[in-house]
This record gives sequence, structure tokens and C-alpha cells, in this order.
Amino acid sequence: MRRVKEEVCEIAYIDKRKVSSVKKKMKPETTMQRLAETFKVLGDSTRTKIIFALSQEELCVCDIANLLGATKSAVSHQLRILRNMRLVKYRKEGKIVFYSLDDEHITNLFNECLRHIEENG
Amino acid sequence: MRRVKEEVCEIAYIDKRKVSSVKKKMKPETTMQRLAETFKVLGDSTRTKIIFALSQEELCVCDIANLLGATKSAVSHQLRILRNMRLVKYRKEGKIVFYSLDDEHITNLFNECLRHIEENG
DNA sequence: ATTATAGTTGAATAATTGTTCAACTATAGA
DNA sequence: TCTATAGTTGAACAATTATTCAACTATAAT
Repeated sequence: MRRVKEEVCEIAYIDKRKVSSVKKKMKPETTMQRLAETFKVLGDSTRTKIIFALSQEELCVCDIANLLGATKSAVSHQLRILRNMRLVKYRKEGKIVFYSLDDEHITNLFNECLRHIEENG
Repeated sequence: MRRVKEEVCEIAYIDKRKVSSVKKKMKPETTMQRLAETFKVLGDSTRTKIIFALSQEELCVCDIANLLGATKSAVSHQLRILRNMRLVKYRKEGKIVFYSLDDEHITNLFNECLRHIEENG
């Protein structure tokens, strides 16, 4: 049996009603993308740790690096990503840049996931 | 000024008290890793869409593929990842495999993030 | 038995991404 | 002014990963 290249949708629907029902409820593409993007930003353990740390204290780059056992450069790169996503904010005091969480929502999200982890082993 | 290769921690702490205070509150490494892993799984728009779809209806692979405009293969690969993370479960009915969400927690997490997105533009 | 379809899977490919390195800016102090 | 330090940044590298392709299994129907 020779098969042609698989198309995105080579078959009829199994259940057309269900598919179009869900399709209607589906959020717009951009919303889905932003949703995924937000989760993705939280989905790296360096950033996860940074966010947790900042949920406890306002910290400078150096102290975050010390805390995580990472280089300032690595931390700075990650902080930029968090800054771009508006998850952290900063203030300058002389040479030192202090970072803190910008968004309370993230703490909720974080704790919700933490509960999930801690309950489900 | 010649600089040697940057060490993980080349300097003294800026604020030793804060650092050790946060260090004490820090969750264990494995917890942080699982946290990041969980977020990472949600951090891909194909999987995000699958999870959203399954939060509405139990669906077979074919219908998910139709819904997302993806190949069955791509969907199946992603479903395996979700299965491994125990986020979805399935039941077989003849040739057809029906997937559904395994974990209510994920819906909470999802909706929490959705609120965040929709509020913060 | 044969044929068709739902779904899975391994390998390959292309794209993304986290960290390191090196160089840079800016601020503080001597 | 000169030196040291906090932090940022671009390029390069290595690792991870999403999708595609092709081949496969299993079930159903003729």
C-alpha cells in the first residue's frame, strides 16, 4: 500500500459536531500564543528560581547570581527575558540594580503550580 | 585591566543577610525542576491548544489534529509528552483513542494564566 | 485474506534557546 | 584621572525540541 504524504487533514472528521463545537469555544490564536509564551517563560528552572527568589525579597543581580550559583551574565540574560515579559521590574541605586516582581498574578500562578506539584508527588 | 574568566561567584555578597534569608526559604532543587518542567510542558502553543480543547471535550487524535490544523503525527507526539506528565488520560474504543484531561489542577492553572493575559492586555 | 484507517514511533531536520565568553557602559571611590 | 565593580550585551556554542517523513501496529469492514 503506497501512501501519499500525510496531509494536515486527510480524513473526514470523526465527530464533526464536537470539532466545530470546540472550535467555536477556542480562544483566538494570539491569545493561545501569549498563553504558551507566558508558560514558556516560567518553564526554565533558572527563571523559576529567580521568580521565587524575587517573590521573597527585592534583590540585585549579584545576589541573585550568588543565590542560584550562576554567573551574573546568565542571570542578566534571563532577567532581560523576564523584563520583556513585564514579569519583573527594577530600580537603580548607584551601581546596583534591584529587581522585584512586577506582577502579583505570577505569584498566584506559581503557587497554584506548586500546590499541584506538592499534591501529586 | 585584564580580567580572568568570570567565576560563578567572584564577589562578596551585596547583602549577605538577604541572600541567606532567601536561601533558607528556597524550595529544594527537585521541586524547582518539576515546577519548571510543568510550566515548560504548557509552554508550547500546540500543547496549549490541545489542553484547551480537551478542557472542553473528550476528543480523538484525528479530531484534535483537525481542530489544530496539524498532522496526526505531530499531535500524537505532543500527546505522548502530555501523557508522560500525567496531564491527559485516554481510553480506546475500537480503532479510536479518546483523550481527556487527567488533572483538574491544570485547568485552574490554565484559567489563572488566561485571566492574567486577558487583564494585562 | 485483503484493504483502509486510527494512531504510534524512530530518525532526521530545522529552529529555538540557555550559557559562556569577551567586551562594553556606568557608577563609585581613591 | 585611574581603577574596580555592577550590570548589560552580542556572538558563538551546545543542547534541546517541534515537526515531518516513513514505516509500523491494530482494529474494522468487505
